[in-house]
Order: sequence, then C-alpha cells, then structure tokens
Amino acid sequence: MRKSNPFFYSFLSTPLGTTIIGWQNDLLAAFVLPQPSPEKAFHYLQSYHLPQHDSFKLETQLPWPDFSDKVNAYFSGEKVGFSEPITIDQFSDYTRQILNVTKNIPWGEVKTYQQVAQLSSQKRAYRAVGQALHRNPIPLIIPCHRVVAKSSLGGFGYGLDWKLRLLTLEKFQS
DNA sequence: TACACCACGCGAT
DNA sequence: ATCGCGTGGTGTA
Repeated sequence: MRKSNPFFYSFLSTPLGTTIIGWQNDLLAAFVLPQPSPEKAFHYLQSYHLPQHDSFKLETQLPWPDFSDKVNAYFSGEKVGFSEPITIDQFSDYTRQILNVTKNIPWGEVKTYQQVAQLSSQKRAYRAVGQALHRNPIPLIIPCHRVVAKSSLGGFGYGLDWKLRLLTLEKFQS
C-alpha cells in the first residue's frame, strides 16, 4: 500500500479576486491568478498539468509565512521578488529550462520570446518558448507575463488583458 | 513514425 | 496590414 500523495492548496483573497496557492512537499507548485469566485479559481487549478498527486487537500496555512503578504503587495504595485522554492518536475527538460530562464527575469523587465530562446539550448525555437510558457502552472512567481513578442504583447493563458494588467503594475504602458 | 498544433519572427506582397 | 514559410517541442494515434 503506497503512501497517499496529496496536492495541498489554499485560497487567498485579494482586492482583485480569489487566488489559489498550491504546493507539494513545501515546494510551490501552482498559483491561480485572481478570479471572481473560488470555484472559478479551482477550475483553473484543475486545468493545470500538476505534479503527481492522488487527491487535493485544502489547508488554511501556507508553508511560507510571508507569502500571502508578498502576493498582496505585488498586486498593490510594489516591487516584489519571489524566492520561494518551486517544483516543476512534471515537465520535460526543455519546458523546465524555459520556465527556469523565465523565473530569472526581474520585476519591471521584459524579454522577447526570441531572447528567451537564445538563453536556452534551442536558440531558434521561439515558438516552442511560447508553448512552454502557456503551460506555466505558477504565473507571477514564474513571471511569464514578462515575455513578450518583438512587436506586440504576444499571448497569455489568462487573456491578454491580464498580461497587460500585470505589466502595467510593473510600470509598463500600452 | 506521422501528423497537427502553437503565447514567434521575418521577408515579401 | 496581411501572407507564407522556417522553425522546434509536444500531444495524439
């Protein structure tokens, strides 16, 4: 009989809506951008490709004491960097590589899909970069909104309005 | 294998 | 503005 392997999550309400923070073994594994209802937020969580788990377990306390304050600070426009340990082991080498490169883009800076590709092992695979970022289960903490196309915003899983909102929080315009 | 799909970039209309 | 093509990772069968 194998040990149960739950996926832990917690709701966090912000002025912009309800977010979900998800983790396993004290490693950050998922983040859901603010939604109008907890149900919608949970729906997003379920749509993610998450690490192996056999159940969901709702917790009231996060493994990182100041994380929720940092999230709220971010949404109120403060310059916040996230350093909590994450897990993205469920993805291929390539996807992990792209997510790791993206994780290192600081608050207030952007890179193009092409620039991210050039920092990876496949210098010309800028389309694959977009595909990898589309699977990002930890937006904000892995700041995929800071990767834009050379002459437009590019795309965003939550809709371009969200991408623009996040970039605007970080002082970008249009 | 073989396809189709894609959050791109570039050059030619 | 729009089109067509190169490009490469991934999912599906």
